[in-house]
Amino acid sequence: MKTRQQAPIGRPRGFDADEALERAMRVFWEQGYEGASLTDLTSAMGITRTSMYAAFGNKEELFRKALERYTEGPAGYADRAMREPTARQVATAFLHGAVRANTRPGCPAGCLGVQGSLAAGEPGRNARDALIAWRNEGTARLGARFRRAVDEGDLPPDTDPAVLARYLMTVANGIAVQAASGATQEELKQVADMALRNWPPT
Amino acid sequence: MKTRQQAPIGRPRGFDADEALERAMRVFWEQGYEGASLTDLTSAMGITRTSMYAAFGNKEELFRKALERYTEGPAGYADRAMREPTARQVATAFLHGAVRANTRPGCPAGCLGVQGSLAAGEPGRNARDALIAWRNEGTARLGARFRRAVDEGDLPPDTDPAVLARYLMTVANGIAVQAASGATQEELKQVADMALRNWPPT
DNA sequence: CCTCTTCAGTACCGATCGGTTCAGAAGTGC
DNA sequence: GCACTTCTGAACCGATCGGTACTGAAGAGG
Repeated sequence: MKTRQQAPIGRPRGFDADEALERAMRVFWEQGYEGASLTDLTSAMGITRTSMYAAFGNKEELFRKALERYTEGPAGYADRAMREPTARQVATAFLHGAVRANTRPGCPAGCLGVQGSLAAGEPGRNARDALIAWRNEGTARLGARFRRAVDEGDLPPDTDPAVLARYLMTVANGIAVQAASGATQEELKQVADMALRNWPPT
Repeated sequence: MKTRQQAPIGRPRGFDADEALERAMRVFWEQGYEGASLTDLTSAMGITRTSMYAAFGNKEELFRKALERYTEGPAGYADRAMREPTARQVATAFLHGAVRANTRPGCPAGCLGVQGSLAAGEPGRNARDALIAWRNEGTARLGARFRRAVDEGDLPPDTDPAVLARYLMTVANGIAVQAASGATQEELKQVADMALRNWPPT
């Protein structure tokens, strides 16, 4: 069999799909799912509606792909935090990463996973539900990480890892709202440090 | 001069404006400003578009009035918390009130002041900015309350009341996001209690 | 009863929504 | 060069958006 991994028959795409997705992600991040019209999106992506539909499916799928890109890009701090050696370091890296990602100059303030769609009308329900799942998955992964920390003796044995995870995610979500309200990086850094002050002793 | 405080010339209004506003508030709370169409709103209010425009102005003013009603109704816990005698009691009442208000059965989950409009397109900017101002005013009032507490010796003199206020508002905002994600009242109560654990000693 | 004012409902406004169709241009493999 | 495939752009789709104009009906004051 011929493994034609690089056989793009026909006219090749005239734009950088990665770059276009990055632009779309920004628009969703800034205006939310419902607030971002196809005109907003495609004009920011520099392509026409037809090209967008051919490359990404429809608005909903474009949003999903933008969210994936967001997860691995601006929200990549979460994955990195999870790999820190101790629970305390995980928590610190997670919150500090959230503060930085939510107040990065040149990027929209806040978190796509929060303000992308928190409440929505009927046509935006799927996007909203996708974000709910996204956030809850993050909480679950934090919980799993802290459960391991309890098992390893890195956290007191009477610690409830699920509560710890939800507490951390709650503060991160709050930081996202605060960033969207105009809070500065310094202000939120202080908030994060205060939230970490009552972390259980190792 | 004739003080005609009760002289409704012409045909009186055929619906209860208060009840209608309550219904509108619920729709905004559940679907957000952009996600709530005039059709959604008026059909929930039980009146026609014409009556709505005559009674409330337009969609934006209706939203503002719904927000006022929300402030004095479901979000009334904030004002009540501010009147607690000690800073610790203020903080406790504030967070516990937020948990209860964000997970009240029969009401939409979450907080109108957060999910009403966090990110929006051009036509929803005014509503979004109104909510930003609403949240920041809450933070400022918490800050003023804690500044008083420092003056009264109720908080250590080296305490920064603004940081304390922003910390509390951040946790409350996070609780709103978590409630919108499906977190239960019990789960959020645990989060609130954990957030209160590192409160400065009186 | 008559007049006046405001009500309520419908039909309608231009604009925009997300999504599609179609014609033609453009690049690739033979 | 030819056949084939896919891209691009614009025109267009029905539906819905927020907001109005207009027509009568209905209550209040004289």
